[in-house]
Amino acid sequence: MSTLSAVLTDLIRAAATAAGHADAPVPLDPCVPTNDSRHGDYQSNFAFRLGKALRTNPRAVAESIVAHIPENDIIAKAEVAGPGFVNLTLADAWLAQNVLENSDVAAATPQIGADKTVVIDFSSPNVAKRMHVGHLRSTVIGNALARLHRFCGYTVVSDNHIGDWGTQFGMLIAAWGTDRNDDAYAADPVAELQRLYQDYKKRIADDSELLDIARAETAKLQAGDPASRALWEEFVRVSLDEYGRMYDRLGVTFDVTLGESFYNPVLAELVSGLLERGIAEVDDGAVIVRFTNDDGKGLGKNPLLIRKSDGASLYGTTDLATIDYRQKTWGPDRVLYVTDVRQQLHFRQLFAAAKKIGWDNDFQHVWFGMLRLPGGEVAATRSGVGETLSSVLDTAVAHARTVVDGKSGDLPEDERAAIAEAVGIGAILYTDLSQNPQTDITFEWDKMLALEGNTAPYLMYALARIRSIFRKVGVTVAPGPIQFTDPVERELAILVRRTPVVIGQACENFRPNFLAEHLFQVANTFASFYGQCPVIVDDADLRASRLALCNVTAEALTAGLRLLGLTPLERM
RNA sequence: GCGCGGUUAGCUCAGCUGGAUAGAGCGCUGGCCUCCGAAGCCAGAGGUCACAGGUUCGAUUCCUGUAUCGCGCGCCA
Repeated sequence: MSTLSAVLTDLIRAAATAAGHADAPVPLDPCVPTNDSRHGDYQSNFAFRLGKALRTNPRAVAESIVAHIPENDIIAKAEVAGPGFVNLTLADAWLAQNVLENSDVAAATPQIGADKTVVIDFSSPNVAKRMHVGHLRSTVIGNALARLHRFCGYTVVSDNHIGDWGTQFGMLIAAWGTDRNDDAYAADPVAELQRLYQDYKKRIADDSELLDIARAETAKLQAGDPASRALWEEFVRVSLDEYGRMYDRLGVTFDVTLGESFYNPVLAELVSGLLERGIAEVDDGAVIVRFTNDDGKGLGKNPLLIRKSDGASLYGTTDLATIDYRQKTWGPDRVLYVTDVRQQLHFRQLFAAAKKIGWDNDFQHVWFGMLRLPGGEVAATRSGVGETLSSVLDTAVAHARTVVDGKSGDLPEDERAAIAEAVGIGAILYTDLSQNPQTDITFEWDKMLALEGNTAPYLMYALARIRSIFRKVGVTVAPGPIQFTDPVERELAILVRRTPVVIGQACENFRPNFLAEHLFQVANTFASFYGQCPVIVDDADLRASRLALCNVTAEALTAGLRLLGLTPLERM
């Protein structure tokens, strides 16, 4: 379905043609929403561009455009303002009808990704370590992008590229044999694995013999020793179990979980092949892919390392093998990597290397800013800094629970628990998603736990109020044709109608916050509407109209919340 | 040194391909629950969009430079 902007832009194009401006060598400016209702609903700024190309006064051009707008029932008023703005006001009847016809957000969203496949690589925690707040951004943003792409028609492959291979497993296996606490492992396996690893690593500093033991264990594992292999599989399994519980709570799903180990068997061949083709070279005992500054700004001094001088592979090697596998398996048209800003150079190198090899694609490093703790430190397992993800979620849910109990103590216990889960976790997700991903963010409890203002519960609350109205009037009362009796009703209708456009923009720009911002506006405008336009009134036509407005608003909010990974609620 | 990014209200942040008087939340001041859910609404105070040039009819937005902060730059991921 066409957007309001597209419908109006078509009319302006027709008017410009009728006015004799058709051969002007300029692209048509699309009509855009006004930011002040006194200037109508939409405006065209085409006359400025056209006036310049024709060396004519833009105001005169604007007047000729307005004079030549074809007969239609869409535009109620078109007038020239200022130096050449064309302000357009939609006809109430047409707008009302159009909003009703497009109330199904999914059906109204342009399928820009039809026939296209996108692989989205996100979250990617390291096995045998607990997830902490630092994992939140990649997981939450990646999930929203996966949902947005799917909604826009893309075939999506969400891939959790876990860190399940590497020298840390030698240490872990060595420590497991001598230091493990079976009770602790039974209670919380991943926590115990993390403790074993961290303790062992500390002790290696004073005892080089431990390092040798770990190396020997790593070698055994890589040689395929059955006992080592079984342990490794166990570690991966318990880790994935725990991550799975986190993902369930966060509303995150993956189509595949193919970690680093999956690619391990092909790495040696990959490197030797690149050496043979002359794409890679030996340098200082290591194997690198060298670039010039033509391959990318500043890359001349930054080769990609794909084999260490001791023969071991690196994550650049694995990432190349991963690209190859994905191309052959899914043939994606676009590949998204959702990681933090610090990996920018790595991905520029990786993409440049892929291009040299002949695996070019629409690779996108969707980077996000640092998550800092209040002290300024970066959350990381290594430094032991930061809360575990699980405890952060629990704290948020517990806080939400006290609020739910206070405000809705009459609801059944299990429903209050479910509401608290949705509200508490939603608050955390929304805090992240409502911000530009590239902005650094400081972890602050007050911000994460907030349930008022521009927060997830605010959006959910607007929806719950609408549901409450429908419960009150009963399902037998059908929403009817929309009539506009108050400016806020028009404002709400136009805003809701823009939802599919915003979804497309959020998707194509990798910016979930565009959608979050829009949903806040919808909820905010609905709240004004709710305050000044009673829905359950005696006038049957008016009631049907307002119910219809409630209904399309609910459709938009529900779709939008789901796209962000939030849970729409009937009551809260 | 090179590369990337930031600098917008007291605080935390939006600002979509340049458009008319720069927005939101929190905090602050004042109002609104015998009326569909006050996790809400209405009103108000609060900004030299870091600075200097440039392009343009028009710049918070694009370009150049400066200041300042953050991140990254060969055997970790």
